[in-house]
Amino acid sequence: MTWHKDNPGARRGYHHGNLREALIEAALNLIREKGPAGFTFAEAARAAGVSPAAPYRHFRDRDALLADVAKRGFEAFTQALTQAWDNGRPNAREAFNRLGAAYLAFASREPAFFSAMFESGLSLADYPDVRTEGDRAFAVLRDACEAVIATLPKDRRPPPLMMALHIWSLSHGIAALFARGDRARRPIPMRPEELLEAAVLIYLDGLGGR
Amino acid sequence: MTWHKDNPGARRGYHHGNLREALIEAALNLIREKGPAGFTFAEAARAAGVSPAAPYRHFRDRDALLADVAKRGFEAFTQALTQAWDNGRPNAREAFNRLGAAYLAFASREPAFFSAMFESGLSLADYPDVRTEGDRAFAVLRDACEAVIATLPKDRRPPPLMMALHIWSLSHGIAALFARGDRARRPIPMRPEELLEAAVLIYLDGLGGR
DNA sequence: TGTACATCAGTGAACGCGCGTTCACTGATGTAC
DNA sequence: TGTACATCAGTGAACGCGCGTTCACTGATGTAC
Repeated sequence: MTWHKDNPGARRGYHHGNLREALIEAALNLIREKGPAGFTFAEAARAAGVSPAAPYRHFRDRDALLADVAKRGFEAFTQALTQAWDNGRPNAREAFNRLGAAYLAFASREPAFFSAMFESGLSLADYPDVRTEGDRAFAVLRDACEAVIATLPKDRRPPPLMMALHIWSLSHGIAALFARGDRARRPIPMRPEELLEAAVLIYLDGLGGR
Repeated sequence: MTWHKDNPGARRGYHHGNLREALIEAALNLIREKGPAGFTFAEAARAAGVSPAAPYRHFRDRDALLADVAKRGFEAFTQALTQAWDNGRPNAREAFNRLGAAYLAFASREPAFFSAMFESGLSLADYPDVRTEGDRAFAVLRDACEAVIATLPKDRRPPPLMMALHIWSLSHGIAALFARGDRARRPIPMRPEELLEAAVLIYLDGLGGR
């Protein structure tokens, strides 16, 4: 919808047409540049080329906008993970590695979503939608874990929830520390995807999955 | 200038005496309550019972104070980890578990330090001291990994840096998602320390460390 | 020991700024007849 | 098909507020002699 937005020659009617989306887009840009803290309602309005009062037609307040961004982030995240997992094709282990790589790729490609989702300090209790979408993303990982567990020797199979939390924590730690696409990334002398893949390999070996 | 500021009874001279420390203390309280974003220079001054201009005697600006908090956080973190590791006594595996538990305990006990250290969005390039102290904390973990590696079969020993990054990521992921002491914690049906210990056990099993 | 003086660590008033939010309003759009 | 009208989605001016920062200042402290 690149109709004509802030490009000067292009004029826009009295109605924006897609302000809600434009505000979310603006919020993402601001978060990407300055973190979730340095994002203001007023600046988002300005970026969307609209008066400071206009956003109130679409969001109750700043936090509501932020929560919507986080929710959409989780939706996109779920989709990316689902696609990477691809129902465990061609086999669970290979798909599982793709899933991990997708986690890191998301943090790298979408640092603004990532920090809105995990570091914005939103209370999950106040925004149940965000939480629901987050749970959905986790469910993808958990289902994948169940499929991987089925390939393990029967006497070594861990509880799926535990394994999912292990893999999530590991992926999240690598993503947040070393793979994020913003300036808070800490450099390491290897590719984050390789780091994760190696860890998962060792972990699965520990479960007898050689 | 009245003799006693907000706490009646306690009197303070014209000079505060320990303003630098008081400002850091105030910053920690504010961060704990409202996250690293919701901490302002002015409010820290107010909390320390001092005029808004006073902090400039001690810190160049808000970020400098935040960086100092992060640096002290890493110092305390290093100390907590070192103490937990206790030079690998009585044996590397047991001490290693204590080390992991100490990581989580720190995130739980000191959420303000934790988010100043890892989630404040400070540029590590601008504040090399913070980075140096962070590296020092990591070195504790890395040394511990070397000691644990020495207990593994010779043909399964991983590069110490890689193992340290694995364990750090795992611990950090669990801490940031499930063990933190503020309202961003996600509840899970088990103790975070147990979750971490189980993961480390499986990981070490994967390295032949049974 | 007392005193003069330099230095330090605060004050408090002032400033410009941008934010969040409200309000009465108005232009654009959709729809019933 | 045209028209009246309700509704929607904006405007723009205004407000109070707290922040960051500066400035000339002043009270307290340390020290040389």
